[in-house]
This record gives sequence, C-alpha cells and structure tokens, in this order.
Amino acid sequence: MRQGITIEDVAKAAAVSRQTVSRVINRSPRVSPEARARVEQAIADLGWVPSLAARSMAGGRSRLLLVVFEGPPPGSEPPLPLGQLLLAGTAACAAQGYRLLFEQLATGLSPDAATAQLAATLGAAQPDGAILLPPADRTRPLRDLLESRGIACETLHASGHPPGNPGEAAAQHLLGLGHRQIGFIAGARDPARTRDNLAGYRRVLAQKDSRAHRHFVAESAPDLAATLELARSWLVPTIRPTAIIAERAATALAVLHVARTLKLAVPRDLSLIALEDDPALATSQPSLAALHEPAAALFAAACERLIAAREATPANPPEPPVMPLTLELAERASLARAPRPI
Amino acid sequence: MRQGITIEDVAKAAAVSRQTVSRVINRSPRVSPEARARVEQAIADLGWVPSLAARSMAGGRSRLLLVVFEGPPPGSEPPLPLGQLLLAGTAACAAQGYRLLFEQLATGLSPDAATAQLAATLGAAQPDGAILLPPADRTRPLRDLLESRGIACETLHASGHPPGNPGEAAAQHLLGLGHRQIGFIAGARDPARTRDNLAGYRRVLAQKDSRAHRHFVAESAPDLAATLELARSWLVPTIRPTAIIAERAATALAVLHVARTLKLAVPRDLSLIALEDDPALATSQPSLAALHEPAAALFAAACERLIAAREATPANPPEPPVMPLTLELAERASLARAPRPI
DNA sequence: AATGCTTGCGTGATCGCTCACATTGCCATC
DNA sequence: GATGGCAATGTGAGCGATCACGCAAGCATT
Repeated sequence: MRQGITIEDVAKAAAVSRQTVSRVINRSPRVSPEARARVEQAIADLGWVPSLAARSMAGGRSRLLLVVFEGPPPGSEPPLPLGQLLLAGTAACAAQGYRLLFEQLATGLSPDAATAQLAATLGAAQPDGAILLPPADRTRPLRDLLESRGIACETLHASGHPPGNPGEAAAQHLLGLGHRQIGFIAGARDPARTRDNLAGYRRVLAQKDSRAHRHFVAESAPDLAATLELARSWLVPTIRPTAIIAERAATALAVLHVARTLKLAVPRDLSLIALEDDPALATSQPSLAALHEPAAALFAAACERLIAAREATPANPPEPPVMPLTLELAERASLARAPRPI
Repeated sequence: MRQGITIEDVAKAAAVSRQTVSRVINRSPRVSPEARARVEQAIADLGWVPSLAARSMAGGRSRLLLVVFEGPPPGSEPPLPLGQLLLAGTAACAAQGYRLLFEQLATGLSPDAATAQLAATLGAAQPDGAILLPPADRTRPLRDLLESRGIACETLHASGHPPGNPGEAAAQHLLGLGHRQIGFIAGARDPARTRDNLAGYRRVLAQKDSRAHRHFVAESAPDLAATLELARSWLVPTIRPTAIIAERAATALAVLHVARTLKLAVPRDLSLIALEDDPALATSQPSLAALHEPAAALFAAACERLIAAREATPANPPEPPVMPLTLELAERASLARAPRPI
C-alpha cells in the first residue's frame, strides 16, 4: 500500500480535471464555487497532500528555505541559539506550507569550499530562499553565489537594524540610570555588529560629556585572561567606569569575577550589562542584565519575508512591511543607579 | 540563467547515456572504469548536482529524514538540546547525501491532531525515515502511522539502551564513592525513562543493603515548591541520604538550595548528581555533576541507522551493528566520598 | 448578427531523474 | 560453430504535479 494517492485520484473523485484540482490548491480564482467545494471535499475524503517533490519539479518552487550556518568552533556551544531559531523558523514556515533545510558549513571551511558546498546544496535542493547566519564579513561570496542564481537571501541583522542598536540602547539605558563613566568592551562574533554597537554607544555618549568615557572602550581579547587584565586595569584607578557594557556574555561574567576580587559590589559599585543573553547570565550571582536582539523573532521574520517575496506575483501585493521588532532587555540584578550623581 | 544543467547535459559531455550517468552517481558496479571516469569528469566540469526532487519522484527515495518534536511548553526552553541535535544530525546526514526535515508538533496537540499533522507531512515530503523525539508514551499513534506507511522510525532511547542505564550507572558510581544512603528523585520528562532509571537504581542498591535506601525514592512534584519540601523532609532527620540522584537538573538545583539553607555542605555532607545536563549545573556554586546520555551522538546514530536501512539492498550488507555509545559523566564539584564509611 | 472579451475548464507537454526492459558485444561452454 | 551467460550500455515509460495552451459557453460590445 504505497502512498499511491495522487492529484488524478482527487480529480476523479471530484469529477473534474487535474488542472482544476491544481487550481484549487493554488488558490486560483478561476474556479467555480461548486467545483471548488467538490474538490475540497474530495481532498479531505482522500486525505490527499500534494507531493513537494512533484510540485518542486513542475512548478519550479520547492517551498524550501535554506538556513546556512557555521559549525561550532571546537565541540563547544553553537554561536547562535540554533534550537530557538529552529523552533521559531519551522513554526513560521509551516504556517505557509514551507519548510526549513539546515546546511552546516564546516567550521574552518575556506570561502571557496564553503561556496562549493552551498552550490551543491543549491543544485540538489533548489531552495526558494536562503538565510545566512554566519557573520556578515564571511558571507560575501555566498551572497554573490545566491544572487547569481537568483535566490533571495536574508540575514538576521538586516541593514536597517529593525529592532534598534543594542550598543546605543544600552548606553542610553545606563545614562538614564545616572551613569557617566560607561565602559564598553567589544568583541561580538560579528565584526560588523561590533562596529554598529560601538558607533551607537559613541553616538549616545557624544551627546553628553565627550571626554569622560574616552578611556573606557576596548576590544576584549579572544582569550579570557586578557579580558580579565583589561577589566582590572579599568577598575583599580580612582576614576573608573561605574557601568560596563560587554558585547559578549562571557566577557560580562569575567568582569563580574574581577569586580568581586577587587571587592567592588555589583551593582552597587558597578553596573553590568551584556549585549547577548545566555542562561549563565541568569544564574550567576548576582544575575547579569542583557540587552539583546530577539534572534528567534528576527529569524521568523526573515523566513516570512522570503516566503512573501516568493509568493508575490505581479498582481499580488509584493510585501506588506511588517511587525516592528524591538530589543529585549533582560533586566536582572546587575543594574543600579550610578553611585554618585554626576 | 536557470539551473538548467541536467543529467542529459552530463551524459552528452561524457558521451554516454543518461542511464550510465545515473549508474555512476548511484554507485552501480556495472559501469566500465573508462565510462565512469569520463562521467565523473563531466560531472566535475559542469558542476552538476542531481536534483533531489527529481530523484525523489523517479526513485521513490527522497533522502529526507523527518525529525518530529514537540514545541516547548510555554515559551520556555526546549525540552531537548535541539541545537545540538541539529548540529550532530545534519553532519551525520550530509555525509551520506541525506537531509533533515524538522516537524514541530504544537505543544498541547491532541493525539489525533498530531497524527493528522504527521500524515500531511508524510504525504508532502515523503521522508525515507523518521525520528520521534517526544516521550515514548505519546508517540504510539505516530509509530503506528509510520509503520502503516512503511516508514522506518527511530527514537533516541532505543529499547536496548545502547549507552547504558543512567539511573543504574549513577547509583553504581555513588556506591563506589562509599555512599549507602542514596536518594532518588524521579521526574524525567519521559515516564518510560523514569521507569528505567528507577529500575536500574533499585537493581544496584538491591545488591547491597536492601533496607537502608527504601525511604529515599520519590517522584519530584511538577512544581518546585513541593520538591523543596521533599528535599527538606529527607535532609532534616538524623538518618538522611548522603547522596541524591535527581533526574532533572532543576531538581538537583533545588536540592542544592535546600541543603544550603540547612547548612549542609555540598559535597561534604551531601553528594548530588543529576541525570540530565544543563549549563546551569556547570555554573552553580558548587557546580553539580551530571550523568547523562550523549543525546547528540544518539541522534546522529539514529540518523545513520535510518540511512543504512534505506540504502540496504538484498545484496548489500543490511546494517553493520555500530559504535558502542557510553553515558557521559560530567564530573563536577558536587561528588565526594561518603562522610562515614559504612 | 458578427465580433470580442471574460470565465471556467480540460488536454498535451514538461520538469529531471530512475525504473524495467531491450540491445550489443565478448567470452566460455557444449 | 552454434548456444548460453554475463557485462556494459542504451531506450521508452513513467513518477506527480504545473505550465501553456485550447476550447466552449455566456455576456457585452460594435
């Protein structure tokens, strides 16, 4: 008893032709109400579901979205909350009859090899769109390939920064708490992000006293030891930041550790906020605040944009400019008003 | 400039017929070395990749594996480390030209609705196999459906318990540390798992003094408060467990909290181990040990079994019984020898 | 009354591949 | 030397849907 049941069976049951059944499931307006009803009944009776493979071949639309991501560095945690993206993405796609295909690029893959791998997948799966998760500085060749193949492509952090700039928002928030000496430790996984965050941070502080914070901007070194050293150098002098923004959660935790060894209480003496959330931030003592982009929602939005673009026809509305996404502030114990106003 | 390039193009370039090209990519032995070489060259030159959709239609093999999982309870964490499964699974499948399709069952979906949803996906994607992630007690109708459709099906915790029994192993480990009063707080997400763990735990303790531990087995209530109460009732009397096994990470953390309020030091006065790992366990003070199944490896193994089964032919070896998987012990600060031997 | 447009529906052809079967050699066997 | 078997290859017929047509009927236009 194979799958067996095809569009032809449905057509016969509804006393119409294949094409009419096809029109019904493709929401064509050129079907009489009666015929439509008969077809829908037949579909329900037979429990028929059109084959994705057949539709992909005949129609040129695979209803597949490719999600390209990089493998995790060693055997460690994935850089992005893949599980959450998966959850949000499949839900968003399923609602429209689309599906997600995940393509893992080996960790240290050369740009050429990565491109070749993507090309192979494109040929095999012929997705209708792609979402590129790796940092912007590494996706250039991939984007080019996709463009040359005419495949629409999205990234989580669209150029327009729909949800706002985390660096800017964090600085603003701390400013609102009365802080003036605000440190910023860069080091996001995506250099482009760091650039944006830093620019936002500077923009905010420039509106206030432009000298006080000059010394409190630094790249966090890749290794933790150097970050610890940096934090110590900031926190020991009498003029020190009363608040620190760390792009990475791990950096924020490292700073917390240093503060503790220096007998600085968080948040009394030092406020801390990360630009990335992580379970570890919630369970640390004290818990650390985070201001981050809603990755899952951004991902779902990217899926929906791709689908909308693919479904759009000359007649159809091309794309309704949707939902305003906002940054998420996980306000935890590490934020307090500045110790001495001004 | 469409995808354009097909098997026919390759055939022409290699001066053979479609079928010979097909034989080459399907690893048929009936191809002369010369023809094979020409075909492989042509494939490389043209950068051709066979279309999954076409192969699925013509060959009846979609090279797609369906992963069925349940949505997370509210908006909280996913029950399984989906991200890790995704990573391990895509890698395992990609190596053999297969891909993973994730199917999310809405959280509170009725068995009938879930079955209907699965049936629809089966019809649309026609996967070659399925991996069922929800607890065993909820997958019955799904398994039946899959069986009736002739689709092979796997779960992470295969009946044979390839990696061993966590409950048994944890009890054994604690016994080895000299503990005799060992508590067990049940409450795994999958009742079937709890049954197995508990059986393993009992089996081990039965080999020793069979009376001492009788009182230290309990289901952890769904809510944390009740778990706290339970822990307190165990830890206050003079005869109390010197070690506790908790199926859930959250339970272990709760017990740790109670111990602290009772001025019991972990691990000096009480050893703690969870049968599930979680980042929170690593960052707690002290860090809590965990003994758990290698979910990602199990998942990858399940993928490989499904693929092997699908690829097997009467001639081919049906299935090499592979890799022995073992439990993973995250040995952290919460384990110590029993305070007073015997 | 003849022409044109729209609506509703059906008939090939086609997408890119694999199936089952037919065909050609070439060697070994009787 | 005629027959059988096997290896290597090619040929038609689909898989299940969609697309591009074609065709008839109904209504309005000229």
